[in-house]
Amino acid sequence: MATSSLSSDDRLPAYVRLRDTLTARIAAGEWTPDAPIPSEMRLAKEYGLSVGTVRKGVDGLVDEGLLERRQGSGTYVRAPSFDATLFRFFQLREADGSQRAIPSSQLIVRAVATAPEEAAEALGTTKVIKTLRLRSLSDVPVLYEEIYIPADRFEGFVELPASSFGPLLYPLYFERFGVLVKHAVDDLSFDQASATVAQQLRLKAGDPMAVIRRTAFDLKDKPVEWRIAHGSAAQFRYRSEIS
Amino acid sequence: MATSSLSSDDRLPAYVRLRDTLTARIAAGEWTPDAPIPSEMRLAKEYGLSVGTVRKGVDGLVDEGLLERRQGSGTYVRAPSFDATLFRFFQLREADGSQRAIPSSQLIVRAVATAPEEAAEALGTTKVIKTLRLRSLSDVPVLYEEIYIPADRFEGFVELPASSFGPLLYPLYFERFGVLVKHAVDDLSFDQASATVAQQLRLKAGDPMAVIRRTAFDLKDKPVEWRIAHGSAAQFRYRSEIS
DNA sequence: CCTCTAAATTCATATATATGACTAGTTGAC
DNA sequence: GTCAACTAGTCATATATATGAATTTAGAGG
Repeated sequence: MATSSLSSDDRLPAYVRLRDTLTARIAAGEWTPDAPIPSEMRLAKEYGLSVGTVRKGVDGLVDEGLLERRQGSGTYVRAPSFDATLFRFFQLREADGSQRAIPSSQLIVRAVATAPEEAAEALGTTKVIKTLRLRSLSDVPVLYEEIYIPADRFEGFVELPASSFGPLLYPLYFERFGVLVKHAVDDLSFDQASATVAQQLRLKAGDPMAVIRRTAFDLKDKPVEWRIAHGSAAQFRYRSEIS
Repeated sequence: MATSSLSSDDRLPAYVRLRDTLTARIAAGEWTPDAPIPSEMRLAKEYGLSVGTVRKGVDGLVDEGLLERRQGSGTYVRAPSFDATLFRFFQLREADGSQRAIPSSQLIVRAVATAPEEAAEALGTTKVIKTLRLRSLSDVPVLYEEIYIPADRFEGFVELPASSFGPLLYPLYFERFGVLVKHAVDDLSFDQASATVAQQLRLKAGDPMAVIRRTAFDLKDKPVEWRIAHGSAAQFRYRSEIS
């Protein structure tokens, strides 16, 4: 192959431009997580760079968690896998033992809807699909979620058979709708349980709740999901490391 | 200078060993934040490495936040500065406007004490110095802290004049006691206000509180401080980014 | 068909070198 | 004395190359 050219502003360093170009190619779905992307040698030849420069560019995407190196094998697109991380805010231990419980999900409602104000603001549209979901640990409800996704990027979501839903949504977004969630922002606060939330989580209205508002973004930093999750404050536990 | 040798296991890559060696030299207080560490060229010669390898080693410490590069000038030890980050858990806005308030600190008690169970477990000793501190935004108390530090590493802490205390403790630890806090772990949970806490923060006993337990570690990963902080859950707000 | 071996491929580490960008200090003209 | 130009030092980017480690593939031999 003759040398392709790197996109974007040529005043930027080559490794930055390579990073942007590769991100775009990943976003376009050119490679799946199953097969490796071209080797460092190939990329170097394709773009007319040295392997060192290619390596530095790829390093950036590996640090971002977009790519994954396997020595001797190749470099692979990393499948999205952090949907479950809302549970990182809550104790996963059972009341009795120290064993970790397995999270499960139960869909309550899926429907085309008009986005509430916060969701509309985050997503930039009012035409959305609304999903209500209850997440449990060993059949004990822990987390109640309202999830909003833009209707135009998720056509057919409401009609999907329930069997296609696993415990994680983001892999589904990727496989069925080509939407890859690259990062998300969680906003945490405390509040009291509303009647609806209390009923779903088998608590009393007014009980202290941890509230997590999440906006998720795709590779182009466009918002693709907004959700609000409620969990009992008593079970809330979070660890944050700083340096 | 003749080539010095890198410490630690020589089966490890050179850049890792350089990282460890530099960390040890920083821990020993060989360089202050005011003056640059030796240039990449010098380090390369000193340890018999190429500049590329030195660069990769230094990169690691820059990523960890231990060093700071300044193009054209040099590479510097970064002064500790994240003490104030407990405030990242709380709204810094005033009730009325959007302006950010300036945090202030007020010491209530400093005394040699026996560590409570949790602190003793975290620090590995019961001989500690206990500090009670109230932190405010624009004279409104926001955070009540109990702080425990090992007595043997902080001799003379109790006798320090109040004027030597700024809003941040970690720079003081470093300047007066040679203790550099490299990272810390915050554990967040939720509870109700005790009588003591309520009084200090001008709340009612039983009011919902956010509780932050922090263990701070030095460069050798030894615990050097344990604290527990209480703040009103109503003001609690935290943002977490994931990717 | 299976197993072991050898070779090819790919990422990981390391060296040597060159040029550009930025900073800080020095020199020199005015 | 002031300010501009120059210069040496330092990090930033980039190339070219070599060797090692881990994995995969191909093939020989049973």
